[in-house]
Amino acid sequence: MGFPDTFKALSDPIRREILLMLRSGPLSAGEIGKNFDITGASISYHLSQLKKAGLVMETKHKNYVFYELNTSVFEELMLWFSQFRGEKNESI
Amino acid sequence: MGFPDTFKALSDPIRREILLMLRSGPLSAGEIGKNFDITGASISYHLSQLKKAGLVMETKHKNYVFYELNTSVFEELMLWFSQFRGEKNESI
DNA sequence: GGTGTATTTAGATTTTCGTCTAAATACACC
DNA sequence: GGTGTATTTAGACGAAAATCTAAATACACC
Repeated sequence: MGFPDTFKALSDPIRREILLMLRSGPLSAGEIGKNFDITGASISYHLSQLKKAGLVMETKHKNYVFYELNTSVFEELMLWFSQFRGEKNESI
Repeated sequence: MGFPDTFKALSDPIRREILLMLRSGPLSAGEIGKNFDITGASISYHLSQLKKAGLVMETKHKNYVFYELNTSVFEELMLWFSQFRGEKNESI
């Protein structure tokens, strides 16, 4: 947890792609993995990084593990970035 | 340039700290370096990463090199993150 | 032109990261 | 209980990142 882990997690293109996928709702590890040319073990590694960063949450059903976005962390990130905004456009 | 480089640049704690410093205005490479326990060469490396990512711009005066925030890239990042916002709080 | 200060570049080294294979774990369902 | 599917863990390995030292570059100023 903590910002260091969060930014680290966001630095990998595969992990960012996973986050984009999850916008439309929870997906199982296997469904996520179908979209990439890497092994399930590697997908599992990326998911663990995202979880450690607090960017996703997991829930287990049957022998599937579902992942979904944790939107509250994105709110915190937006807040962090807003520190750097110029004076104008404060209404975005 | 491009998002991959930008996120990569943000993944390092020293580089994030440099960005925070620059909020109050431009600083020379040397002034930035004073705040860290690493060599000037390493600071120069981090600054080059930030510049490659488009997060900072440099200007030269005398034999100093000043760095300052490039706020427009932060706007783009905010936009990227806004993809993940929940339905509520659309007015932040 | 020579000296001093600021910064970057080059090259080597250590650490961290992403990936793989193989094995382990966890369930479901018959 | 045994078999099959889904996922994670462990350990090894190559690639990439962060750091250092030493040398190079770029100015300023006398």
